[in-house]
Amino acid sequence: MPKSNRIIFHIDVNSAYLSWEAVYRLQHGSSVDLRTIPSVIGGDVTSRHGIVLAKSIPAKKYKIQTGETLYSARMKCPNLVVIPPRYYLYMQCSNEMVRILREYSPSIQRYSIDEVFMDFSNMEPHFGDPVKAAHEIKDRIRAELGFTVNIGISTNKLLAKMASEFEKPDKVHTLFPEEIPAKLWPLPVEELFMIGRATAPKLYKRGIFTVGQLAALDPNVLRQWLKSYGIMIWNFANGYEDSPVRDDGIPMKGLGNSNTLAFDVEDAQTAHRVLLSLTETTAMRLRDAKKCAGVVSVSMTDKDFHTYSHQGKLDVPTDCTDAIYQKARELFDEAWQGEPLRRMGIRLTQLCSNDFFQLSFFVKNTEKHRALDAAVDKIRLKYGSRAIFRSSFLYSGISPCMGGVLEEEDYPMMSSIL
DNA sequence: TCTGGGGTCCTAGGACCC
DNA sequence: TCTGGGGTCCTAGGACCC
Repeated sequence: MPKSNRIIFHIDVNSAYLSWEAVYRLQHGSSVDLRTIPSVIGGDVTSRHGIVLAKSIPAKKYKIQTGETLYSARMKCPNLVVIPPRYYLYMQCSNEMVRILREYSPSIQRYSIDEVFMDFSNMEPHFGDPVKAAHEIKDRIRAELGFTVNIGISTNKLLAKMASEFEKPDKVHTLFPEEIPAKLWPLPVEELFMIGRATAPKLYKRGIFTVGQLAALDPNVLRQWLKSYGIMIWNFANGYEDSPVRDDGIPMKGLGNSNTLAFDVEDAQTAHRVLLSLTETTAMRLRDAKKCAGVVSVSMTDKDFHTYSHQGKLDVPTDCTDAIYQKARELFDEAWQGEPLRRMGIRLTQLCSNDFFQLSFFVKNTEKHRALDAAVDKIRLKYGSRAIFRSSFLYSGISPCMGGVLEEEDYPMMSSIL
């Protein structure tokens, strides 16, 4: 595929969660459009999930930022409307958008729930000029689904993504290579993809404040300073990037669940129950993906927000809830220092196919465990995650299946490799 | 009760082998 | 018995993304 004349679109939903919630409510009889008042999607403060997940444009005018605490957001705007998130609804909205996009190209990569890359190369004969086609797509999404998107157009994914970040909402922008000096280089350096809150201050200290200044540096100096990361950001600052639009789905490397608890965990028994709860949802997702895991890792965040983790290999890759839980508990007991924990997590990596299960001879009662897991999964899928649970969760105050959205399908998530 | 949850990738250091 | 060096695997932690 000749990459020099590729045409790539990046489609980005404006204030995704908030827009989707607003549309849903309008369609279900609400008279207010959340997008027109100071409002945010945010978690439940009493269970310590109190941060802003998405904000309306009027809320932005109060300087409310994504990720800040609801406490702080309400200080800035006392009559702020706060709506709890409904991830399953957002997933459906995302799917509807992708359904429209597929009419314009078979080559589509879902980068996250609200961002999509589309390869529009060689599509001009069918849909005309890319800018005109992008307007058509954007207007169709607004007319048919009720929410707005920005579309960025360029010759690679990086530039298309940067272009979609320009003026919002409901806009189409181009950022072709010849437009880089005028449109990309004047931007503050922290707006470049992959420059976050740790790297930006380092660059400031060296007098680098714009993308253009970064682009003008000697890449060898950056390599010495920041290793391969230095080369990557220098390439990005110059608009160099050539990864394909991955329409085949990116193989999953790992999966996990973690949860901030409503109260600090201070005893091992409670910690073990939390771990089991997290394992139930994670292992079910693993089985749903038809994978086995070779490595289990547990993570802990103490009340002062210090996070640490401990991982270990399973003797045999498995998808069995009990086997994973046994390992997780062992790892936890080795690592936990006894301090109060605010948050716990489990993550499974080293995934392999569960097709053969050829190593099962070494594990006792494998068939029974697999049959049990399968039966429980079936009941939970049909009747919900609370339809069946272990008796140890009764009166424990701990949810038997923590994290995850059970009805939600797994799809490839974003990665730093575009 | 002021700070979520899902990911990927890279690096450094230690163990171990040849 | 002194001093190497390369390669791979494993683990913990930290960077980034949405």
